[in-house]
Amino acid sequence: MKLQYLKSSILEIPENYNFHLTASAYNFSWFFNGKKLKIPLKYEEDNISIAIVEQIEDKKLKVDYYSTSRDVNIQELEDRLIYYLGINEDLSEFYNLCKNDPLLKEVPIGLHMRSCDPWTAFLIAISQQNASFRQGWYMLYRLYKYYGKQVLVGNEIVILLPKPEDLIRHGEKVLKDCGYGYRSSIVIEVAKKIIESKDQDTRRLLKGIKGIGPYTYGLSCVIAYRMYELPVIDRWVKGLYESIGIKDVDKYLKSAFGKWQGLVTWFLTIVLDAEPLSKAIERVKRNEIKPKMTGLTPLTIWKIW
DNA sequence: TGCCAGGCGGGGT
DNA sequence: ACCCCGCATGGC
Repeated sequence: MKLQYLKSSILEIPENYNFHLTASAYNFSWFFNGKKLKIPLKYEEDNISIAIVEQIEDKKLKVDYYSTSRDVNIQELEDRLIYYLGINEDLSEFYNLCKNDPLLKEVPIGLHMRSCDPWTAFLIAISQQNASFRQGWYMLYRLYKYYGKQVLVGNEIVILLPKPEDLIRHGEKVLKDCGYGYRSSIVIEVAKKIIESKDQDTRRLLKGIKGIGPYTYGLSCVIAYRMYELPVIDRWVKGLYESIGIKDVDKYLKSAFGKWQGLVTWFLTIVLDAEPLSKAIERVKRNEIKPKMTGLTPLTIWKIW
């Protein structure tokens, strides 16, 4: 399927917004090549819209909109792009709180979490269940690569995740092939619920599904809806703070970061390159709490995969 | 090889 | 409220 060029526009970015870092984080090579960011904005049956974004000046992004359809509401696409890139969110309060945190005090300024649609966010979240960063992202990589939908944007290929309908048609085996293991049936369950309740908020239907606990729910909502007030505490985050003498991690994050606590997990993986817990603890002991970006890390997935 | 890893739910105490 | 186990894979 080929998307047609629609139009270009210029987007102003604020002071303290780092486009390169923001585009780099947790991204695959078919979305980011170090310069151009290709970002899916709409993905329906026969209506796919994708923007190609590139920084052309200090505070200016050039955006090219592509779509399978001629009848497109550009304003809607632009609003979504701004939301996905986090261009209008003010993280200054969060960054100030980081200065007082022993693990996040050297967090890179100007990096924002990219948001995406709820289905993608859910797949990212469940891929991390009981798995290392590498294993989780390898599952997702295979899901894109082997069962995703390739589309042509200009003359470059972008891969989109299989939609709920696609996965149900293919069956659970497809997920097993990608390494999802026991998570496969949970994904299928969510896919079914999403199709059944088209109009319903994805957040609500995630709640009642067996296999989705506070971590998967919280991470999904942090990514898709920027609900930073939700705690996202796993063994990794817990272990890291415990290793520096903070006993009640839940309480600490709530009191130190309040409505920003959900972002802590995401940024922690950035500064520690998402290394497995024991290695991450060693790094903290050596006070190496800035991203190194050697090998496969959240900021380098696009270079490797 | 066997054991652990960004979870979770069920069953035990 | 807690503790413990199995769950399916991949990586070492």
